[in-house]
Amino acid sequence: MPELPEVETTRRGIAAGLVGQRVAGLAVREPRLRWPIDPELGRILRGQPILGVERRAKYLLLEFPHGTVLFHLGMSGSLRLVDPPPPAPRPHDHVDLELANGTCLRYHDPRRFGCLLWIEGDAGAHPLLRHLGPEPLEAGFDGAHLYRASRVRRSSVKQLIMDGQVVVGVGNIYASEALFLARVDPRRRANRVSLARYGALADAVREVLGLAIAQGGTTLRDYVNGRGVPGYFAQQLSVYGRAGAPCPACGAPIRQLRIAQRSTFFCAHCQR
DNA sequence: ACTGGATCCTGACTGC
DNA sequence: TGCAGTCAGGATCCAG
Repeated sequence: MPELPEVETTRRGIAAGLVGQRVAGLAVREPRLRWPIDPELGRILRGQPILGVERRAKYLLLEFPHGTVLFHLGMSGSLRLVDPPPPAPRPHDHVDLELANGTCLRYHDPRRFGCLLWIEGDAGAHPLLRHLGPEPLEAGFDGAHLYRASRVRRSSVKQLIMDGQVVVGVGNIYASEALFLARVDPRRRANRVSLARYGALADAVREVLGLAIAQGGTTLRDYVNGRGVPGYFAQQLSVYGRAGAPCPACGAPIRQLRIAQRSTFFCAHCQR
């Protein structure tokens, strides 16, 4: 699934084609996502102009005069712009947001862990967005912030940086990658990492996310950006998915284990 | 208040 | 080839 770089790549791919356009209709072929799609959504959006396409954490936000459409891509979702005439929908193409100029925004999600919600009024006050931590690529996220958040934590440092209330957008791939870059053992208890090492970790999170965005995201199986093009960051992953392969820094075999049910990859020699 | 675990769902892959 | 079992990029909810 899309982590922050994939969502941001999607946003950049679709924004120019959406902003300023009016909604002509909404075709919902499968409303059963994480939460059911509001049956009134088509009526609510019809004729309304899209004012902006923003991202908060892994949520994509389509801004309208009176509210916001919130997309989450879950584990297997993707959004792409389709030029007219739209080709016949493939399996799992659950929703088309049709624009007045004939283009449509097509939502595809085999596992249906994603969602499509209408938020009336101020989106920032919505329960899904209200308690989110800082954006990792913006001011407000640094080593001091991680250090403060970690003092009361007994769980692992990997779980800390994947907690959306601490910092948003760091998913399972980039958590392993950032910990490798910062040479921090993912199993280490969060409250036993020093301020200096949290500084290195915050830098590593920013670096790995920034690089991944520049590469168009990571495509493992099915991620494509807003124009149907895969990302290229997978070629630069240092540890994720590379169990048994040599560590790019020291050559020791990369180890894999599970932390909180999620596969975790690291070099036991480099990371302490 | 934290933490770990189960859970939603489909598809790809592995091993017998 | 078929089938069962495992695993997957997320994050909410619930029990302890």
